[in-house]
Order: sequence, then structure tokens, then C-alpha cells
Amino acid sequence: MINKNSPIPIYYQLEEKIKNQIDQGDLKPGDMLPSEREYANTYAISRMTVRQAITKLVNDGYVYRKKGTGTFVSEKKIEQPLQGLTSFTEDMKARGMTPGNRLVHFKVVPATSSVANYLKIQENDPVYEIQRVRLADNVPMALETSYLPEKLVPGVTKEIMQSSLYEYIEAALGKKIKEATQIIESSTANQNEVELLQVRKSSPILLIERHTYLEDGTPVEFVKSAYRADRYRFMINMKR
Amino acid sequence: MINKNSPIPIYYQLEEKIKNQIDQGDLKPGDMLPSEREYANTYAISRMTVRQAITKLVNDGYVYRKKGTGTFVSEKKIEQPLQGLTSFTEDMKARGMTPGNRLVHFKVVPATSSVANYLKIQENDPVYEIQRVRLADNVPMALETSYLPEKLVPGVTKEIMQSSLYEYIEAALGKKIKEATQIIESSTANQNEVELLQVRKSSPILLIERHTYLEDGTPVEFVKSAYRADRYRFMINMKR
DNA sequence: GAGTGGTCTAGACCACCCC
DNA sequence: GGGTGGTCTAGACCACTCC
Repeated sequence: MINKNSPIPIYYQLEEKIKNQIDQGDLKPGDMLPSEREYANTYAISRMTVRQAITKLVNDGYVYRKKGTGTFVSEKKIEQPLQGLTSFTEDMKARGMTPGNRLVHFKVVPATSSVANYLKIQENDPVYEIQRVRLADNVPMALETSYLPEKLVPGVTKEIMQSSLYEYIEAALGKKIKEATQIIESSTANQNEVELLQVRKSSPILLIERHTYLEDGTPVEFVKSAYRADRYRFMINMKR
Repeated sequence: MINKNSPIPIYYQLEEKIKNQIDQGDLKPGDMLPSEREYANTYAISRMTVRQAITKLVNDGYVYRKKGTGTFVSEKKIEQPLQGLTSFTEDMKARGMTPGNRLVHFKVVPATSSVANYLKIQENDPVYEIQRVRLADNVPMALETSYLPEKLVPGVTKEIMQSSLYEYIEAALGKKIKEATQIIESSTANQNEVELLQVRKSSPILLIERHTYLEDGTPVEFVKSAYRADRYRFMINMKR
């Protein structure tokens, strides 16, 4: 089950193996895992390698350790939020809906002072400004306006925005996206949102502002989204 | 600087040391850290111990590794959200405001089916129901209703709720809080909220529902909060 | 006392990056 | 080629838990 000659690291093989056993119910919530020394003996690997695998599972919330006692499978949560930073597309798919887009505009404009500030570029530096209505099962779900610095992310096209922007940044440009900070506010629909989202005047709206960063901390994207409150709830998990 | 005879783990001492150097500007964003081997030689410790310290800093976003090149200090983010799960009190302090409370009611009631479902207990099992107006600089900020299973968290008093519930659970009851799932929605103020939060009818409200879990995954708290949208924005950081 | 996780060592070989 | 991080070993001693 563990291939020591594989180019896939041993700790990762073991991690996936245990994760599968949990997902498939071979290891149930509350069950104690074999001890680290037992795994080490079973697969003839070092205990440090076993620990590397289990530490990852602990960080991801699959299992927890009790000093002097053992390692146990965690209970499942009532509602399972998405893990980590996801795109609208991934988010909607996870909610069992079909994502769609309607492009409102796509242009290169000089950065306003506030956009320049968020993207840490000079005022009037060129930025892509892309506004889209995001659809779920063909019903408007959110109005999204994205800003991307042209120097950092050149060659963005409508087609790329239709498929996966993050994949383009990571695969085609070779830049790794690390994280995003999101600011979430409650508001009511303005005239523009009333029209594009097809909601009544003053309907509740969930405003989400996203600042996305590369691995070295460079801002790569600034997005303002207005979600219909009647169709969207934001769900996250936070560790203590 | 590193004390090998201290009961404080070496990796933790090194982690704090590097963190301090970053906070105090001795290591600036973009700077390369000394290599792992260099740290190991300098402090006469094993490279694996150095890696344990740096891995933690990577996970917390302070530094990032580049294969074959080195480890570097991350850029600071534009707006720094709180790290991890925090209480209202901690949150307000971090925002530079003075937190306060006004108790609306404190009672033990039989769990409704929805509360029982969230807390994974039987319907009609006794639960604490605590409703408070949360103040920031003496102005109403949120209306918060908490439910706690009496069997799991016995001995809760008004005084404990005034100080720190999480500390009581962790210190007095010896249970570790692991994480919380939060569901965030946009809404408008109902009559009760209009009165207690002193806002106009139909003002935008940020609804936050929090499900808190212990280390083994047992639900320990269920909280519904209504925040004034004019005074509160929710900020989080998500890793890819 | 036996078993568990927590910490730590002193090496090793690899792939990758830069010169 | 020399330096870097990524992976891995085969031990060790500790504190803690449970019986």
C-alpha cells in the first residue's frame, strides 16, 4: 500500500491513505488510529515520516492528538464549509449548482487611487477592470468587479476570465497564489445592483471585498462582489 | 539566545525569536532568512528542529519557502484580519474599541429541535440561553444569542459570561476549543433588533451564526449574532 | 510499567536554483 | 558546483495517561 520507490513522498501516500480510510468509514469519528510506532513498523518507515503525515491531518482537522493517549478521528461538523480559498465556480459547484457568467464589461483603465492603493501600484498604472454578473443555475447570484494589475498579470482575455483566472495565473504565468483577505459587509441594493441582479430596491446584499496575494505577498487581484442575500450565505471555518 | 536546558521547546524558542525579528523590522519583507543549515550551526541544534520552527512560521504566513533558493519574509497585507477564532471582546479590543455587555436574559430552557440538532443533543435537553447586547465604546454593536448544552458545560453563570466563556471552558472545565464554523448572511433589522440595537427600521444587519466545536468535534456552543452593518465589517484570511 | 505522543539528534540523498 | 529546501532514517529521552 506504501510504495517507497514512488516519486510521491511517503508521508503524502500515508496521509492520503488515512484520509481515505476516514472518508470511507473504515475509521469512524472517535476511533483511535494505530499508534505512530505501529504505522512505522507496519510500513517499515521512520516514525518521523509517520508524524509528518499525521501532523498534516491534524492541521486539516481530520484527526486530533491526545498526549499520552493516542490519535483519534474527529467528529464531522454539522455544516461543512469549503476548505481554503475558492473561486466562485468552485463554490457554486460545491453547492450543487451550475455556475455561469454574463460579462458586463472588460477593459484596461488607469488605476484610481483606491485601486492603486489596494494593489500596491502607482496611481494611473494600467489595470484590467472586469465586471461580470455571476449566475447560478442561470439566475443572477452576484455582481462582481475585478481589478488586476496589467504589469503583474499580462495577457488576460475574456476567454481566460470565462475559464479559470487562478489557473492562468498559476499555470501560464508561473505565479503561486497564497491567500486572500476578505471583508464582508451587509448592505442594500443600489440602482445598478437592482437592475443587474434582478432584485427589488433596497433588498439586502452581502458585499464581499477580496484582496488576493501571491506567495511573496504581492497583491494580484482586488475584487468587489455584491451577492443576493436571498440566495447566498458565506460559510467559513476558523481554528482557535 | 536559545536555551537548550529550558523546558520551553527549542523549536518554539527559535520560532518566537524569528517572529520577533520580523515584527521589529530586523528582518524586512522580502529579506532572505539564514538557511536552515546556518540556523542549525549557529545554535548547535538539529536541522529538523530548525525546520519545525520555520514550518510553523510558513503555516502562519510570516515567511515562505522557495525550493532551491531560500526562505523569505512575506510582505505585509494591506488590512490585517485577526488570526484564528476570536471572541467579541478580543475582536473589539483589536479594533481599538472598548467592549461592553448588556444582559437581556440568562436562563436554562429545553432545547428546541433546531438548537438540539446544532448541538447534537436530544430535543428538550436543558441548554443555557443567553441573550446579550454587545457594546463597543458604549454603543450597541450586536445582539447575540448563545446556546450551550448544560450537561457539557455545567456551572455557567452571568459572571462567567461577563468575563471570558472560552477561558472558563478551557481552564475550569479542561475542555479544548478547536474551531468554529461561521455562516454569514445579510439581512435587515427586525423589530427586536431595531429596539435593542437602536437602528432604524430595515437597516442592514450582518447575521453571523457560529457553531463552536471542541477538540474531539463535540459541538459546545451555538451563537446567533446580529451586527449593525454601519459599525461592523467581518474580516477573514483564507489560504489557497 | 507499558504505551502514547512531543521533542530532538546527526546524519543522508534528492531536486531545484543560480552562477 | 555549491547552496537551498524537501524528504527520510534510526535511533533517543521526555511527559503524560491509564491500568
